Amino acid sequence: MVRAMKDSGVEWIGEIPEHWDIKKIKYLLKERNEKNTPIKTRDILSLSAANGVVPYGEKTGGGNKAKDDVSLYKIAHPKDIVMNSMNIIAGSVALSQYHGCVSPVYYMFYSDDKDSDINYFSNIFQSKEFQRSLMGLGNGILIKHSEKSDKLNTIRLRIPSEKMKNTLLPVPPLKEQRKIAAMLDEKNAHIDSIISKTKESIEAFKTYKQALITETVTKGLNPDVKMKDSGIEWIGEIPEHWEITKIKNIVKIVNGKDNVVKDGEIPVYGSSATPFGFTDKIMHDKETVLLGRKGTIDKPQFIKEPFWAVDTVFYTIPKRNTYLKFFFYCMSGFDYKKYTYGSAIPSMSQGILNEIKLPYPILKEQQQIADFLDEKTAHIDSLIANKEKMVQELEAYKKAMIYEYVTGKKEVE
DNA sequence: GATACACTCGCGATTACCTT
DNA sequence: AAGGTAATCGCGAGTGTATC
Repeated sequence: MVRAMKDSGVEWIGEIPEHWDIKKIKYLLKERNEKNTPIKTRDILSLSAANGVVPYGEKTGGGNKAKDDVSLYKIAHPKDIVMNSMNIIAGSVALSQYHGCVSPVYYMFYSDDKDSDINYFSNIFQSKEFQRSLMGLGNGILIKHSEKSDKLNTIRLRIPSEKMKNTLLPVPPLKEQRKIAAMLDEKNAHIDSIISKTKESIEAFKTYKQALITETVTKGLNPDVKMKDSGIEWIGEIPEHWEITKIKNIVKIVNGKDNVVKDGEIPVYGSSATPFGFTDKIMHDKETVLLGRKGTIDKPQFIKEPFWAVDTVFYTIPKRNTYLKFFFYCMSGFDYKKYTYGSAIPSMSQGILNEIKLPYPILKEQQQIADFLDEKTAHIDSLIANKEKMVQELEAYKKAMIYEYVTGKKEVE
């Protein structure tokens, strides 16, 4: 059945059901402008887009230090909608479950009207359409859009409380407000559980990928082959015809160098996954595996292009019977922590690396295993990418769903 | 009170640099 | 070549301050 709709006259709201109203916030909710003087509480609360209202001690990330003088703070109560007047456009608004003091730039709104259900209005504040509709109201203009998370970080933009109070919201009858809020609670919980399950499965795939690499470089591709003990714990049994040999027999390890000239077209690699600059000198022009010397040492990299390497990594030159990609997978497959040392920053040396023992099948078998792993890991990576995309879509869907229901485009069954 | 306007903090990860 | 530490960078994520 299609409901009769009417134009709300408000751009971000669009059409609403005929029996709904449009009202200013000030006729729906009250601003709680309660100062912390004399001091009523020293429990400071913090608000963030990701986590909502939490006790200051539990907040994550940076931010300024809280003031020493809490008498300048405002008070928030449980069931208050708390919003950061300078950051609400970026989603910094949430329903509080705590009593405590908050930054003076926050606004608290609460319901003392028997016709306004705070949970319903809280949902409106969560919808991206509402948040972005406030854009024109702010004083100050700098906006930073994050491509990655599609978030708007409002650098300096404060919405005066009067303008906030005059903002229009869609208003269903109380009974419907409650129905919508309850339904959204339930749906959100459901979607959240799907999201967290998906995230778990992403982790499982990553674990599986790692296990597959270790398994394949130590056991080979033929499950029927006769095995023998390698004498090395993490390697376990290996095929009978394989050898175990030290890294110094597999590759030659060379230190990178500092003093990088930063102009030119030769990529400079350190221990991060992407080159951090360019130079005009070539250190090595054949494919190599980069191994970490300091800091991040558990992320070997396979490089095919001519490069320059800084002094916190090693590069490697394969010996005659080495298929370098197989060596790369071997180095991706074991636990570096056992071998590292150093106080503040974990370190690795040529001496230690050279003595590490690895499985060493004949060249052709190394290549077969590497090819197999290339294909398998690419497949697993694409599965992981799909799941990550799915998580993003679910989060977007959540926001979109809130909008659909709080503006009555969809009706609660 | 209104208005204009950046700055702060944390922190990990890396690189730079110096000494042995 | 190795080891230690300082400096830097990026970046997320906060929060107000200065001035009229």
